[in-house]
Amino acid sequence: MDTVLNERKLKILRAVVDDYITTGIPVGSRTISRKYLDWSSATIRNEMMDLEELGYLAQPHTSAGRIPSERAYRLYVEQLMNVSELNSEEIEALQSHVHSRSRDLKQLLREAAQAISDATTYTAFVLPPNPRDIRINNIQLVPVTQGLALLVLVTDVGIFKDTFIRTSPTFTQEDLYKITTMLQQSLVGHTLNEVSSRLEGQMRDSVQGQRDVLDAVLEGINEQLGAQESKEIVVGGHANILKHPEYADVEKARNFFAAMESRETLLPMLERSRGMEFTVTIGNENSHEAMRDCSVVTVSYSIDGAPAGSIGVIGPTRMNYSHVASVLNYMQGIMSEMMDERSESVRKELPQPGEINDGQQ
Amino acid sequence: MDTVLNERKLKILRAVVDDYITTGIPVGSRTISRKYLDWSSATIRNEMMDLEELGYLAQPHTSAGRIPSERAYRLYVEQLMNVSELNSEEIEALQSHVHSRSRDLKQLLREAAQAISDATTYTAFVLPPNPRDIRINNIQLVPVTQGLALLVLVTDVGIFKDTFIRTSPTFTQEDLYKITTMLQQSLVGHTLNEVSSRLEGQMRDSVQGQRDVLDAVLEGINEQLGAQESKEIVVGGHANILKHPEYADVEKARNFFAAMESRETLLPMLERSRGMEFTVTIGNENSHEAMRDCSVVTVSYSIDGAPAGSIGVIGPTRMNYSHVASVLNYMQGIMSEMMDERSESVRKELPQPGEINDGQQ
DNA sequence: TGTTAGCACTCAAGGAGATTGAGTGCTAAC
DNA sequence: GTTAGCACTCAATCTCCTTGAGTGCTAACA
Repeated sequence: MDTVLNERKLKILRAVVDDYITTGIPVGSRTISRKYLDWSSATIRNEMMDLEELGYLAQPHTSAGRIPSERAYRLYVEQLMNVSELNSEEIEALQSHVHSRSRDLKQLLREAAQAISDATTYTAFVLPPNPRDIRINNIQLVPVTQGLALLVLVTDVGIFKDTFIRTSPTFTQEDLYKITTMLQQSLVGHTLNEVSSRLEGQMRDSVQGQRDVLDAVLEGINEQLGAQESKEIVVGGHANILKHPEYADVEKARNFFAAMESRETLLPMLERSRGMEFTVTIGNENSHEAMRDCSVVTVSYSIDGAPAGSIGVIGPTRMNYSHVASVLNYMQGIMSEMMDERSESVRKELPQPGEINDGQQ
Repeated sequence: MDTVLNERKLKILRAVVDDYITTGIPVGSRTISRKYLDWSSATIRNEMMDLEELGYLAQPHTSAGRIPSERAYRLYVEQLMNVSELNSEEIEALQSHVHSRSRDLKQLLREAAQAISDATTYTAFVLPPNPRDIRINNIQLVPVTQGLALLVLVTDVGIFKDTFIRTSPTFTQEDLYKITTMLQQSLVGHTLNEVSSRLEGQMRDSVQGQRDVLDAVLEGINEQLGAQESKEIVVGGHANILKHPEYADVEKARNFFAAMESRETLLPMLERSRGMEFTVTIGNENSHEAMRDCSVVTVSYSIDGAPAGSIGVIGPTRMNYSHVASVLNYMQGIMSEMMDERSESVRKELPQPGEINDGQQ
């Protein structure tokens, strides 16, 4: 049924979508005839009737022009739209937003979100690197007091050191170093996700005191993962969405904002973008009720070549998909670059596995 | 000039403000006569003319009722309004929002903001405890590697441990413990704000190697302070503001959101609330252009009896000041309580100054 | 002298009716 | 197969009118 569309129908459909995306008002046959294609309005009218029958176009009322259906948008995104390069002004605007190559990851993500939003006029979001996919560069138990140690975890994206671990009071520093070595050998180079399975073997072979500590380490890491995961989708440019007539109705705008404000609606919506190079979710394809007339476009960025998190925008289904795709594509490059830089600098600043025990013993 | 208002004028003014706050439409003399006061509409009309002349009331157009001026609001807030207690439903609603007495400070503040916003229907914000006023419970340099130490700072509100400090490679653990002891003696019980001045004396008396370390410690703490300070005003309930007719105009709503989104406009606006028990800023009293027709109400909460951060709402000048004040008052209690609990649990879980060196030496 | 009733006037809001114009479907001619 | 022509539809816009809440002023009242 998809292939039923002949060349002319495709051209007309593209014209309709293009025009509707830019103007926001239903487009009639004469408009297409004048502005886009050289057939007469009557011819185009006939084709549009067919397209309506096929479910690609719809009429708000009898004497109005036609608007694309979600089906049409999907076809448009997959076959019809031409993703153009950004011009130099746009590139400059993007770059200028993201100047602070700061060490504050949050700040960096916030700037990125704002940049994307301003460039697209839709609301933008950034998913920070998925903690489960983060690679461990170094892990170490640092003695703080008798019976208390700090777990220091060095990764590509930063250092986690929020977990204190209680040990038996009889535990010596020697014992801690032993466990540190054990942890390093077993975990360095692996992702946080693999920690559980990799530590299990260790735990079976170790004596009671050690096992308690490993247990605590495992628990600490898992707690970290949980805390990191649920929070901190960074959203930027709420205000921009109000530029579009779709949200001229305050009630609609309010629903949109309310939905955007709760992580519980946001997370599942962005879940499918995890690990995907490029996704477009149109209207009813969205899981959440309040987002049924929104579309979400995402692109993933990488750290050291491996997919990490994603960036995207959310806006009305009548969204400038091609421009959004261009912006996200470009931004993906910037993000990956910046994350690589960060990971590089984190790595330089902190002790490497080899370095650690030399110093202490 | 203020005392020129006789009893009746005050009563009328209060009635006008009360009515305008609830209905949002200009209020006429007959309305006051019917709903509030037993003088005839003509009498009230005369008084209202006087009030207009005195700058307390204004007319949008000749044949409309009158609306309060900012001057009227100020008088209302300071003398006329009666702050009532919350009823049990409202209290329950507030309490139910803030259930997670979680260890995640951010999450806690977010819930508080949402609770306040939902209770008031305005946008709420929470200023986290001012880092400068936070008291140091413990401070310690933990050796990580030869030439590398971690600065661990235990405070009422949490543990800061984001600063690595490079030492000379010849530095021994002994040396570190010495400095730790020195730091503890000099800083424990004092606020972060006092660190610079208190360390200065120490630095003059110490030898080169030590001085470098103290320098690094100082720098690390200041960096922390800066990072903490600028970020993390928690805002909640953006959507709620759209319930008010003031923001039926999308352009206005957009300006509001844009302003709310940038920390640069938010911070100076809330700056004057620092350390103040209760503040009301009405309309043009606001520094920021985009907030000229907004009012801000703040109340501060405490940790262990000392003022820490503040909570507040921001909404149209036609704001239900008395209800907002009640909600904030009540919430202040909850917040302080929760922060005390947190500080208590942080204290229990972590090593006390006395405990530290015993273990290590 | 302070309060009130009465009256003429103003003006935004809202509704009825007419006009406009973009768009359609159908038919017949090219 | 394509196009011109035509009658028809309907949201949007404009104009005109009515309505009603409100005002300021004046004169009468207690």
